Amino acid sequence: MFAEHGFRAATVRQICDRAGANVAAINYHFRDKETLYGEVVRYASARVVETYPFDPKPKGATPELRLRALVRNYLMRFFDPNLAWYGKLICRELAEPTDFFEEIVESDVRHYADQLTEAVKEFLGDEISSERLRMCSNSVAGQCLLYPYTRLILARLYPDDVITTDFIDRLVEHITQFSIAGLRGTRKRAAGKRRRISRTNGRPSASQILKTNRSSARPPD
Amino acid sequence: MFAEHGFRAATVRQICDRAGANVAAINYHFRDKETLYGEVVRYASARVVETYPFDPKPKGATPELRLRALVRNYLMRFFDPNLAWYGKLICRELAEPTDFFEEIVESDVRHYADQLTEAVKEFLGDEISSERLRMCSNSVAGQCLLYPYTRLILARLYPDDVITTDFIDRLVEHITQFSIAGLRGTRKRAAGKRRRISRTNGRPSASQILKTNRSSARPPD
DNA sequence: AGCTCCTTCAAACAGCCGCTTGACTTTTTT
DNA sequence: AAAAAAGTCAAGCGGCTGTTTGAAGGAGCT
Repeated sequence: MFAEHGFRAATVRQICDRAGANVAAINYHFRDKETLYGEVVRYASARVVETYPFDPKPKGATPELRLRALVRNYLMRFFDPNLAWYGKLICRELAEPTDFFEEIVESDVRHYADQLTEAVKEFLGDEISSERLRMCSNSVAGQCLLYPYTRLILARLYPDDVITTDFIDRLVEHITQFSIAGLRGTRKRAAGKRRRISRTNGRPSASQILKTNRSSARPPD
Repeated sequence: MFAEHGFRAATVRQICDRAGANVAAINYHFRDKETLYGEVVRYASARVVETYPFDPKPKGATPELRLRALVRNYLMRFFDPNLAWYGKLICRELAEPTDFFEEIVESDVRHYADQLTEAVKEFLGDEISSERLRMCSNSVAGQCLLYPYTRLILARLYPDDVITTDFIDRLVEHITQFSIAGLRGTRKRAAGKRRRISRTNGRPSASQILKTNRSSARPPD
């Protein structure tokens, strides 16, 4: 229910109805709705990590095999039918974190991100700047996460597309090859990189922080 | 309020408080909360498209310039301080569509996607298969959308990173170069592509549809 | 001035929300 | 078998939700 409707929209009455239990059961077995949600989130995260571990091909594998395995994990995490609702729940937390999100990031997301960064580093070498490394790692992650995140949009844009196991296979292959080519291109370019000159004839313009919190740039009243 | 808290969580009382209006004003000027939200969504979408049009460099530009301009638009749509709340609202709709989302997809998202596909096609040639074209286009879009989508996650993973105009500049450059290298790599590979053989000695295994709706694969009771 | 039309307002409405209560049944322990 | 603990249940609580009401204000007109 939480995965399908979100924390707020999933009511304790609906949850208990589906579970065949009385509404008071939630407050008896768990303290309240929020604590129950916390347990669900923790359980979901554990099952996902259990089935798709952080580093599926740690030792003795070529960089390409490691990257491919990581890409497959990133995707299967969200499309494995047995873990579909887990994936949706995590996805919901990624898009709109609750109080339990910090916990998920630290115990789950960060490990995935680190493993991906490590795998990417094997293509770029150790001298790469941390910013560029992160951008590259994000480029791979973004390609994977687009599909679960914008699932409903893609379904509407391309109604005929159905996600099958074969499609996932082809997608893993595409993202892996696209990324490897991208990484190699980036490495080459980073080596012979020229200093970018801002438009105001030579003098670099002041960098402006782009705030996105509520204090800035409200809609017109 | 809708952008910050979502449709459900933003209450009419909060909205009217901030607007300095009476709660009945919503039902007088608009019919109800949902209609108001529809107007807001439509307005937000219009402002975004107005400021960052679908195809910023349509004619007489090299493929690279077109792609770079599109990438910049994809990012600025969500990080422009003047349009930050617009971006969040659209982002929220992308992650969890309401009844008004179909309208947004058809009047907004689809055009962006089509323009990106067109720009990508210039790198791949016309003989490319529609699936591969879509995958490539999605690879570019995914790299851009990761940043607004997982804004809060990235902020937690890398607390020191601050998004500045300079960072956006470098990011646009990275995604453009990464994508071009990826596209060229894909083109090369697509030309000399070998038929993939499934593991079950030669005979292709049956492709399984991965359903992600509620009817399949529920959590344990 | 009187009149009409548009707009604002405090108050209240019905409905759903998470949560609690106290009586009841079932299971476990002594 | 008696006592204690654990679990279930219908009913109801206060609080918040979107929406409605009927009265009051105010600008522009003849």
